[in-house]
Amino acid sequence: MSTKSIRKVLNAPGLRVTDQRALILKVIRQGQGHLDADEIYRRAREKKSRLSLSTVYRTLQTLKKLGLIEELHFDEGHHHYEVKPSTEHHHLACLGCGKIIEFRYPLARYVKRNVVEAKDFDIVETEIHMTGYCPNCHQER
Amino acid sequence: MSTKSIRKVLNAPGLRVTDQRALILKVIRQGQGHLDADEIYRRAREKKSRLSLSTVYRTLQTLKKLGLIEELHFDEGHHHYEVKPSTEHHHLACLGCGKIIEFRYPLARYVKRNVVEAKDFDIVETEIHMTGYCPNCHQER
DNA sequence: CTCAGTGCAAAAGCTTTGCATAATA
DNA sequence: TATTATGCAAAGCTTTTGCACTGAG
Repeated sequence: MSTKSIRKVLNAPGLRVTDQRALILKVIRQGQGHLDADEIYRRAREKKSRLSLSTVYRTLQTLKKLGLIEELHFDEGHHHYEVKPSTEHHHLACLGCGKIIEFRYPLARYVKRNVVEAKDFDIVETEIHMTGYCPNCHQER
Repeated sequence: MSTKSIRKVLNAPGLRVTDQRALILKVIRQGQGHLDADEIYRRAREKKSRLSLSTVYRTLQTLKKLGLIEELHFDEGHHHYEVKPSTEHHHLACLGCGKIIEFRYPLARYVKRNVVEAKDFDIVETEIHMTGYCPNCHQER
């Protein structure tokens, strides 16, 4: 992502483009999804020494709300962040009326992290099929 | 789970069956997976007023290690717990050698929690198919 | 010039740990 | 009786917040 497009993306109404935000987003992007807030803070500070950890946290919240990054929850007391991949969306189908709900879920990241044998797996495709009954059809049964 | 079987399960080598542990496990079991540590603590204290929060935390660690409960990580600053469901296991297949890795992942719980439209869905089945290349086959390509 | 964003420090959650006491096997 | 588990209080981490100052638009 070029600086220009970072500026574009951050330039939402009421938002301001600051060095800190552009830098933090760049660090996350280069971090391949393996970074927690503190690591992002440390890496960003190598470029800009007068940066505070609270700015990192506030920026993470902002980027998350903008839908630019994804917050991952592992078995730890803190969170990890990655830029949102564009693919990997799945669906949930109603066995009653056929309605299909599409949803995103970064499953591959979790499986690589949580399944020991999958750690070094090069995952090509992920398909999730869930079925069940939507609230309407559930009532009618 | 009867008190008897709780005793049996907790009766691993080096472990002792205490009122606290049996009570905490019972509370989790009745909680349908919606409980965090603090809620478990509050409910358990209704039965046994002299119970400490640290005992709850230590017991959760113990039960987790024993494989009796599952720790769920939502988009929050704390964890939730549920008794481990026996089903819902999935697989990851290597496109190179056909090796299949089975794994467990409580996806349904996460989807119900994270996908707004799925909140009131009665999920019947969850199938995950992942494909990719295992470390060996990945090298050979 | 105005108001969103920042740095700093302090506070707030959640979870873990040290230690003396209590309870299990 | 020998350890393991508990309660209490204190400490540890991660994350959030208040406030005065800075800087983008």
